[in-house]
Amino acid sequence: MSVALTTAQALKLWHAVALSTVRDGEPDLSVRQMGILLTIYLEAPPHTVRDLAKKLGVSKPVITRALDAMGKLELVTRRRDEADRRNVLIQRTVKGALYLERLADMIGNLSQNI
Amino acid sequence: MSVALTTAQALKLWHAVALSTVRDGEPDLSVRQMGILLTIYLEAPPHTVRDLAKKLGVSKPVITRALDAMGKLELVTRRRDEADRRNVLIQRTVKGALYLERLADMIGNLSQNI
DNA sequence: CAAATCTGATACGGGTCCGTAACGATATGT
DNA sequence: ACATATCGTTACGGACCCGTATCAGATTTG
Repeated sequence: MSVALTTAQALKLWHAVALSTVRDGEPDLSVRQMGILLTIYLEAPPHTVRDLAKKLGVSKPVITRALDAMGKLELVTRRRDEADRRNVLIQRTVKGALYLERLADMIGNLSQNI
Repeated sequence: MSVALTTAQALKLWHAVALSTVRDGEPDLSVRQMGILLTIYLEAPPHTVRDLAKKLGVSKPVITRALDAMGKLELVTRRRDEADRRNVLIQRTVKGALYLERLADMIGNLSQNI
């Protein structure tokens, strides 16, 4: 209720964030990867491949591959569910938390110039 | 000055937009493509490949390829600069304007639930 | 216990993007 | 005029992601 961007503000903010993200040179996460990462960090655990696939409306291999990629960046970790060993539980990491904290700070700062 | 997102709000907004973007099934633009598109539509013309490359801090082939991809989607057009025929002027299209309008509406709407 | 079901991961062929290094076309300088 | 510089594009090899189909392992069902 308290944010309520106008369409012009929304585009300006998106522009600023896109420019800042591109310019810093670090490889960007895809929109899908970002959606998965934010779901893991903002929604209540446990998170499984199946749940994430359903939540994002994509196939399971998409989740597996995204977790591979983000795992290599140490943004998330996987662990077997000992209760039901078919499941894999996706967990947060310190690096992942810091990554999103930095992203949020960037967006917050840029939003102040709009 | 009027937006000023908190970090928690920024992440929630990003999450909502990422989910909405992924779920609609349409192929997403990359962050680079989005940065280029928004620069073309939000900053004053003329836009050349060289200028865009400098503004985003990327190489010229990146711009050329992004324009190829977005041109295929009819989000932008290219035209030779008759004054200096080495230059290519990048121009807006109706489809591109509509695309960004829809994006802005989506962000604006999602921002109201945060 | 055997069959059916469910999980996440993998294989495959195809597409897109990347960074670097070239290239033709045009314009400028001497 | 010719050499030099600048423009955007293309070529190349490599990396990544996609969608579909299939897989092995774990669990549930009959």
